[in-house]
Parts: sequence; structure tokens; C-alpha cells
Amino acid sequence: MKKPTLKSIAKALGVSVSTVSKALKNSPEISPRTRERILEYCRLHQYEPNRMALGLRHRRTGIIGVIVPQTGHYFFSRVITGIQKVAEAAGYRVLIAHSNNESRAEREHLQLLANGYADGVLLTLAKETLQKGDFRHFLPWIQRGFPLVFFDRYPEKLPVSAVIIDDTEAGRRATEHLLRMGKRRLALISTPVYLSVGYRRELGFRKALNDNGLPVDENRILRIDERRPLGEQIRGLFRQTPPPDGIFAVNEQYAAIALNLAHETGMKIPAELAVIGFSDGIIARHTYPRLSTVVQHGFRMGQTAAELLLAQIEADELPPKPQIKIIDTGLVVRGSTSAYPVERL
Amino acid sequence: MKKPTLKSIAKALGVSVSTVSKALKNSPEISPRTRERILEYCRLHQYEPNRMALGLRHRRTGIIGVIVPQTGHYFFSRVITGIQKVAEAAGYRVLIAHSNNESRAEREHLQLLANGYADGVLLTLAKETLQKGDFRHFLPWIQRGFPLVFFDRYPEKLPVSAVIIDDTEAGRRATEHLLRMGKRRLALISTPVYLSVGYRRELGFRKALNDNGLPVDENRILRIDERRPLGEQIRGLFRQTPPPDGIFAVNEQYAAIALNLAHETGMKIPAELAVIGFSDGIIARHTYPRLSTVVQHGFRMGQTAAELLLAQIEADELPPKPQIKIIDTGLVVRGSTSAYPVERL
DNA sequence: TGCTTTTGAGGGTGGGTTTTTTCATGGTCA
DNA sequence: TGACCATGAAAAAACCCACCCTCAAAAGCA
Repeated sequence: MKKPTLKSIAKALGVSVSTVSKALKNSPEISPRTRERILEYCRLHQYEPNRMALGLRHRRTGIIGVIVPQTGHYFFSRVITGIQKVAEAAGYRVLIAHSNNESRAEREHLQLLANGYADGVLLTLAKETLQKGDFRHFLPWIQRGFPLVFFDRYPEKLPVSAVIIDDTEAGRRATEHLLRMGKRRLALISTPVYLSVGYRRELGFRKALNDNGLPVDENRILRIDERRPLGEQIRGLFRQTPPPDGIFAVNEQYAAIALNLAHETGMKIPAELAVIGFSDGIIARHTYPRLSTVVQHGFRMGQTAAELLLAQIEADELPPKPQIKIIDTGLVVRGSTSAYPVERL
Repeated sequence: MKKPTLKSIAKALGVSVSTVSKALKNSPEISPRTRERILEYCRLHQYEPNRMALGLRHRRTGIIGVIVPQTGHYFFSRVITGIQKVAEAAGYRVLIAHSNNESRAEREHLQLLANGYADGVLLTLAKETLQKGDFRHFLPWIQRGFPLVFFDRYPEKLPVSAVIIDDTEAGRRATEHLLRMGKRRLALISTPVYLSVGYRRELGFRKALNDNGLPVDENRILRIDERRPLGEQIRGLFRQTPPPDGIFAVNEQYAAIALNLAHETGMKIPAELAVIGFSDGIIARHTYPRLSTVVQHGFRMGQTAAELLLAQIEADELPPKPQIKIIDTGLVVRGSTSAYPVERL
């Protein structure tokens, strides 16, 4: 592995390093003859400058780092696509790191990216970080004013910029949708409480019932334990008498599983059971019938977050004042809550 | 944004740069008093060495780059998880870049990662690269022996290492599965021919029919044009008389759509129509009934690719001889091809 | 006073950019 | 014809940040 460097080129051609550097930049200081000779050699050996050296010299890499729990989630991949669109339009490249929902990996990747690898970092919190509530590893970067923007899950107590959705309102609207269909025995499939996103959706669910003067049946609120088989846990809802006639799941996976379990019990969808999920996901479009969902507009979330970050990066020296942006959610009504869904394949 | 550096620390404490450096490494050359003073200051200011400077100095970054078309695909995210497992066990971190299936982005990200950002790169070809058949941007790296390993889609004419699956054989087995069920009017939903992976699966489909002395009905071979609505195209298959009684789709998305369209026509699954897909995907587990698929073992593919790469990285100076590794595929029989599927939720 | 040990300063390295310096040539003018 | 300056071309040096080897100065000890 011997990559050409300015030094090796200079040596081979008997000129100085600076001459090679200038020739490559078409500096008028270098005579056409010398320049041509150098350019010729560089083309032949496919010279490319070392990006580390460039980054070190310019204190700028042209790179935006993104830390996500993992990218299997379609929602995150939509966010990333949005980030990329904005970043690339501004001449930046995007590198992605996975935290695997672990605090340690989150911290280490942030250190890596922030210590020279990237000009700014976009991230969403790892579950473990949320659970522990320990956000100390962000403090040094926040204090120094390193460009940092959160999306979706963020440390609410810290003075940081973030792009989120109004989960409570979205949860309320999804529930309201079920109520408008005349459903009254509503069930909720949620996550553990420490996942604030799921918790806020639950708050929205409760609010919708309250607003309509309906009681919340705590037996119909299911908090999934991800370490145990999902199907088993969800099946419990169908064993109740009477079973629920409407289910709001805080993500599309839980909703899809509920839908399929309902098929097994022979329930008619949506007449006997309506199901609505959450997420700008890919599963929802491939269930039968297809799932109604609250859509999160991940693409726009990514775009907005990237715009915030670029503003921070390019506003040199001005300490950015934290701002929270809220992305609207939408409701896509598909077959799981309507006999006459609008959307077609 | 003023991050502490060795120099700034040295200046602040009135010592030399080398003293600070040694103190941080607990060198016995530095007196306990001085060392404590320096460590104290570094803790206070949260000093972290600059990764670019480290990379430059050591000619080693401890990072593995991965280039994928995008991560929305569950399969790729499984591969990445496999890569990460092996990489992290060996003390490497993983950074991911998206090519968006564009050659330009693929080339630029490779340049970025290979020019100092990473010690080695794992990648799968962008669709555009496959379509154009132009692999020149890989040549300089291959010639220099830069550690590079392909997975899934790779340039077959080039002397490179790759980890793939035997798509032809997998396609044959999936088709054989349908034939064993007694299905005879088999349809294939495939991709454009330039996607070699889809093409090889098609070859397997043809081989299975041939082996069983059955003719291939070209009308039942559908090549999807991704720019047009998928549903429209797939619907065509159901308009044929008689309609197919078995469908093999080269990915899970096409299979899921076919499954749902079949519901609309009222066909019984799997009695009147059996559907089998391809991919270690997430959609397959959420359709109704759940999809039988050829599983690609993305996780193992990622592990194997990472192992090959690490061997290349750590075998310094020895020009690696290219090797192709083939990962076994499996068949997971779910409800779409069996009334008594084994797998449960 | 002379020798050893401790302590830490200094400089080179990695690869590139950029500013400053050097040097040779050519022209102008007395 | 020689002194002086302008010009152009390229070399040298500084810088970015951390590491590491070499070596000098100061302190300790007999």
C-alpha cells in the first residue's frame, strides 16, 4: 500500500513539496512547463490528497456525522435521507454511526466524530441513555459550542437544539380517529415508560379519551417488554371479554402484529377491530389490510435538523441559541381503519 | 469553539508539549507532581486528542468504512450489524456512507474513506454502477492493495474479495419449493436484467423448471420497472387466464405486494396461490399470512466480510489474494406457502 | 567537584496548505 | 558598463495536532 503523497511526488520530480501543491491548485506562481509535468505525473499515479491532512490544516472536513441507534428502522433511514439531501446541496458529505442503543457506543462515536472527523453531528438518543437519564457525555460539546443537533429523542433538560414531533398531539389525534369511527373499547400498545416518545403518545391517548368524557381502562394499556416475545404479550389483549374494538399502537411493528393476531381470531378489520399505528414506515404498506398510521415525516425532520446544524456550523463564533423545532405529523388512513381507504398500491 | 490541544495545555501550564503528552501517557519520565497538575487540568477541560492528528501520525485510524446504497433495506442493516459485531470485537469502529445507488456518490465516499478516514472499506455496488458496468474508480485502490471487500453485489471481472450468496441456487430452491407443493403455473417477479443478483435468481427459477421438465412461460416473467407504480405492474399477473398458482418474487417487497393483491382478488393463500419471497427481511414477518422467504443471512454475510477485511488490514504488506466466499441461504416456510407453518409469532 | 539520575525541553514526523524568502534573470538608467 | 530594482519561479518555513526519540539542564549524591 504506497499511496503517492506530495512529498513522494516532489522527490520523484526533483521539485519541492510546495511546488507540487501549487501546481495542483493551478497557482500562477508555477510555470506552465513545470505544472504540466507535475499534473501529468499526478494523473498517472492517481494522486488524491490525504483527507486527514486536509482536515487538520483547514480545521474543516466538509463532513456531517449522524448517530442513530440502528438503521433497520425505516423511520431513521428516512431522516438520514433528508439530512443527506440538505447536506449534499451545501457541499457536505454524511457519515453515519450506529449507537446500537448503547450509551457507550453513543459516547465513543460522538467523541470520534466531534474530535476532528466531522464539522457537526446530528443524533438521536440511544435507549440506554434515555433509560439512565445520564447525559453528561454531551456537556463538553455543548459547552464548547460544537455544532450538535438532536432529532426525535433528545435530552429535554439540556440547552440543545432539536427537531421533534409533537408526540402527545399525534397520539391524541390517532386516538380521536378511532373514537370518530365509533370505537369505544380502545386499547393501547406502548413501550416502557422511560422511552419518552412512547410515553408522550400514551399521554395523547389518555387526553383524547378524557376530552371525550371516556374512562381509561388500565387493563387495555399494554406496555411491551422487548425482551419477551411480542406476539405472546399482544395476544393477551384478545383474550379479554369483550375484546377491544380499536387498537392504537405506538409503532408500526406492534400494530402489524396486532393486526395479524386479529386475523387469527377471525375478527373483521376494520368493522370489528380497527388498528392504527405510528411511524413513517415500510411495514404499514405491506400488511393486509394496510395499516393506517400517524406519519412522522422523517424526511422533513432530517432536512430541518440538517438546516439547523449547517446554520450552527457556518455561523462561526456566534454561540448558537438552542431551538426546538416541531415537525407536523399527518394521519394516513388505510384499510385497517377504513373500508374505503383512499390510498391505492 | 476552542478545543484544548496539547499546545494550548502546555502554554497554560508553562510546560512543553512533550511533557503534556508524556504525562497523559503516564510516562515515568514525568514527576508525579507535574503529572498530577497536567492530568487535573486535562480532566477539567475534558481534553481529548484530535483524531485526525492521531490518524495522520499512526497511519491507522481504527475505523472501518462501509458503503451501502441505503439502509432502509433491512437486509443491509443486518449486514451492517454483522460487520459491527466483528469489527468492534477487534477494536475497530464502523462508519457508514450511503451511495444512494449513484456511482458518483459511491466513488466520492470511497475516496473519502480510503484517503485516510478508514483503514479498510466494505461495500456493495450501487445500482448505477452495475447498470453502467464502469468499475474504473475501484482500480487505483485494488492496485495499491488498499483493504477492500465487497458483499452481495460485486464487480465480477475484477480481482477482488467478495462475500456473496449463491443466488442461482437459492432461486432454484425457492422455485423447487413451489413445485413440490404441486404448483405448476409459476410466475416470477424480477428486477431489470442489469441487476445481476435478480438475474441470477431468475436463472435459478428457469433451472428448476427445466430440471423438472417444465416449460418456462415467458408471459409469467415480470421484470419490474422501479420508476412506475409497482402495484399496477404486478396486477397484470392476476389478469392472466388462468392466473398463476405460485409466485416467486426476487425480493420481499414484490412478494408482499403480490400477496396483498391476491387478497383483493379473493384468492386463497396458499391453496390457490403460493407466494415466496427473497430476503432476510422485516416485511415478510408482518404480512398476512406471513411470507415464506429465502433468507440471506445478512448478519453472517457481514461477519464474514468483516473478517476478510480485517485479515487484509492486519496482514501488512502481503498483497492479499482475492477470494470469494459464499454464504448459504435458507428457506423459511411461513403461511404464504404452507397451511401449517412452523414459525409462530 | 564530579558523576549519576531525574526532569523536561526540543525537534523531527505524518501530509497538506499558505505565507515568506531566496535566487536568478532581465531591464533601466546614469 | 556597473548599480539598482522589478519580475517570475521555486524553495523554504510555518502551521494544523499529536507522538516519540534525542539530548541538555538541573538536581541529587558522594
